[in-house]
Amino acid sequence: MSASPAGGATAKGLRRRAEMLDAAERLLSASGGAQLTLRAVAQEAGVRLGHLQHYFPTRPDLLTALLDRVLATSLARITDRTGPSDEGTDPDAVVSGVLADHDDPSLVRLFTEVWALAAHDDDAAAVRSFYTHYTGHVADTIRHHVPELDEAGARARAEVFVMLVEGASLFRSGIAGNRTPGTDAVLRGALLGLLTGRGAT
Amino acid sequence: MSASPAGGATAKGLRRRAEMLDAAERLLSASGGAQLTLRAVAQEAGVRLGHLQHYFPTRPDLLTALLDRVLATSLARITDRTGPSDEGTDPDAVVSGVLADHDDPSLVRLFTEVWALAAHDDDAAAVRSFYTHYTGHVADTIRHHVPELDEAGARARAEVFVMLVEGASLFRSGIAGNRTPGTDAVLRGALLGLLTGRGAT
DNA sequence: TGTACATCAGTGAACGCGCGTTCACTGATGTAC
DNA sequence: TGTACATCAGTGAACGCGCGTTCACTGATGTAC
Repeated sequence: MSASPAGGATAKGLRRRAEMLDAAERLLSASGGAQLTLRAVAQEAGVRLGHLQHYFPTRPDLLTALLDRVLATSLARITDRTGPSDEGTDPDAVVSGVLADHDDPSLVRLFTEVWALAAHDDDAAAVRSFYTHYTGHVADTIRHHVPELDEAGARARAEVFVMLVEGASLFRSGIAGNRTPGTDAVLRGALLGLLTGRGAT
Repeated sequence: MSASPAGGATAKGLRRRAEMLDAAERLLSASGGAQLTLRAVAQEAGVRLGHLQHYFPTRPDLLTALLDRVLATSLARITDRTGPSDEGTDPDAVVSGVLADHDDPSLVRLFTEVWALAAHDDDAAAVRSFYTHYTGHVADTIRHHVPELDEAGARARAEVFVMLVEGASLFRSGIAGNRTPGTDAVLRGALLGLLTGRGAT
């Protein structure tokens, strides 16, 4: 899609590019989008401003590249978890794996920024595409465990599954209120129910 | 809490103050926090920059006041829906009412900004307090319909209820992927189940 | 009722600063012959 | 193997602009006597 607007033609260049995105990602999750200035990213990456701009000429270039990488990484992790296509995966393992991501607060903070970006910016399509693929993988897992469900039914359950996972991240990361001890059990039960069959429709 | 740092001593002043917060709220949900400059708010409200600063001397003053008002308004709506304390409320009506909020995309966009703020800013405590009260009201409703549940159990279910509602808002507002026709039925079923009793503890 | 004064609403201009962006430049690395 | 040249990595300084903030000010409104 992106025709590599500038930089990253050499092996060294690709490494530098990745380092700069690493720095931007650290700053975004630590301080939010408002603090993500080109100068701050350059300093965090240990390079000069002009050097950063050699790879990302404008701020939107940097933001789009960062968003693409964050979404691609997350989607790869999800694909891993739900197993290769429709091979069998333990539902408990899927639930545990998905919830384990919330133990990294910086990742959750990253996603609150992604949501805010998607609500206003031009990169909204990339975020929607990410969630379409996300729910698609979950729907595959559901169909494997509940074969009698049709595709639309599995997809509907998958969407509710993802809704609950994303909502849970707000609480588990401490952004929303404090969690009650029994919450995790109810949450896991609800997620497992959506994956393996119990419930309406 | 806030000892009214400046402005709003007269009836006219209180009205002006509210108008300025209205303008700020419109801009925040329309364009995001980065575009929320004092000059833009003043223009949107139809007043001069200095006039705005007579009521909100600094940008943090404006942001804190706006956040407090948004959370207070939302909490009042929730309190209305869950009924006066523990008087009976139709579970279907509670679910429908809560989901109806998602039909206002600007409100959902407002909350993605609130989450991003809470993840980084100093106003995180206000957001956590909001969700604590939110889940408290839902827990009261649950206990009314499932009297045999103890307080911790009701609270755990209430938290999962709110997780699902907040996650659903991302999809229903169009920030996350497109929704499948059957999703709403599954979502309502899951929310009703959490309110009225089915499912694990 | 009239006057004096304090308080509040609202104006206007200026400040220093950090921002994204532009641009001309130098040094390193790879490639063609 | 050596040389010439193109391409890429990285430097450095400057620009115009919008930002939050400060401050001295004027007009309106309420209050005390």
